[in-house]
Amino acid sequence: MTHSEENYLKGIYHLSKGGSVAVATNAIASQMDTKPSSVTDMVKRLSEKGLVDYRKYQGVSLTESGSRQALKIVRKHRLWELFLVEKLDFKWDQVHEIAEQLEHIESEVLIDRLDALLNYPDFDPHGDPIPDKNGVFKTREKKLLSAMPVPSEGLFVGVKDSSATFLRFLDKHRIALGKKVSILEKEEFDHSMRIRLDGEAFRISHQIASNLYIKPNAVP
Amino acid sequence: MTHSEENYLKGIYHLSKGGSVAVATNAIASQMDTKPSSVTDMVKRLSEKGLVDYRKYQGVSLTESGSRQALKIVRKHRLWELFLVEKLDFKWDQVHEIAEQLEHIESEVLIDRLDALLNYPDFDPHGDPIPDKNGVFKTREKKLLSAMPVPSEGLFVGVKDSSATFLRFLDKHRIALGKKVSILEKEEFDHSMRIRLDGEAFRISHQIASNLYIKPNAVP
DNA sequence: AATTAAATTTAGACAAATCTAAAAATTTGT
DNA sequence: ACAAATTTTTAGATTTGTCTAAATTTAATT
Repeated sequence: MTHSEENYLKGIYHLSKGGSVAVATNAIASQMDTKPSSVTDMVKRLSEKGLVDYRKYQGVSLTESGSRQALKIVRKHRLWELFLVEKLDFKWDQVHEIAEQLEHIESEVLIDRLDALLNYPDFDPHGDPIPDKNGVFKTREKKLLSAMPVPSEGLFVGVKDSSATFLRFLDKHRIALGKKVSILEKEEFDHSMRIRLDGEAFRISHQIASNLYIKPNAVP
Repeated sequence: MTHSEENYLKGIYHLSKGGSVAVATNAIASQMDTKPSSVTDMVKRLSEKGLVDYRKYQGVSLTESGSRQALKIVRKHRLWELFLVEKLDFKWDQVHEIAEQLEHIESEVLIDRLDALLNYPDFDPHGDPIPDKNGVFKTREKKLLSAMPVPSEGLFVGVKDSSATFLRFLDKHRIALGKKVSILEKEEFDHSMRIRLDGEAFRISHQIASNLYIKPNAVP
């Protein structure tokens, strides 16, 4: 498989949320930052290789085999991201581009060793789950902060938007994975919220709240 | 720079022994395991980019700029090889192919961090010197075992042939970097030698002896 | 020095991955 | 339901990197 094929598989995987949902040519084009005509070409190749199901004008979905491949790439990407943060002291906003390259390195053993070096981690630096060798990942309950009831509590466990700008915004406000969050108040008008984090209460916009994943505290 | 361009630069670098020596199209072709016509094409591109000096039928040499680039790739390759051995428990015969891919990852910071993680090493797992950030490498006296006087002593510090088969042969005979070697006898007829290693004396062929680098012990 | 041999380059073709512009199919709006 | 808008595909071109086969240049030999 070429790098480009791998990238397409990964893109389709993300758009179809890891599943067999059909995705549109245009959607793939914008995800991959390329033209629809290029997508059509590539999708035909992937189809010939049995990695996607494709019917003209009807969208694309991953086959079993395509899905397995995509998961491997996702696994590699996330393991490398964690490696960069854990072993090379990169910040969570600096790892994506490099992992984007590293994910294409071909070597099963290499990834297994990396996995071991990192102690078989379940989540990457952005809180996204890392599939294991068999493509299985740990799930955990998580809700968008914007969807949490008032009042309630939970743990900040992941980001929906993992763009460098958003991540740096979170750094600036000391919002980091693993911190405890209390939801104090929700504003009907603009859907902004008041939350407590590190003992300090403050207000965040709906835009922000709808990009933070919270693991709700179990309520007995 | 594309991967292919980088590979050619590295190939030319190795053939010209790191210098400005002109190398032949055929030599590059066999080094790169490709056809002479492909070399001509690529060499023209590299020449247009100012990375090599090229005059038709007269061979190719690296420019200052080409040499700098080549050294960067060599540095990356050797740092990654050492990383694989030191941090991921690979054997010295398993790292080349993977490093061949990793050397193309683009990120200055990544390499600097890797360098730091490995404590700014001077030599890779095969005893080859690792250029520092500025392209400078530590030199040390070394001689082919076949060129050592009788009797003499030294340290096994590197291999000339670093093919997996040769490295595994050395493993089998417990010949490992850093070990002390005593040269006991040289056979005029077939140039084979008797040496002592780990307290045990044995005979090795000229073929082997001319692929092992020894750092001779200082004689007062 | 002329001829043969070897090395090198050119010419033309091909696959991968992309693009633009035009054509075709599907979806939407009234 | 049919025209308009949108989406998708096709056709044809481009770049990179490679190849084979033929032509050219340089080197070697007698």
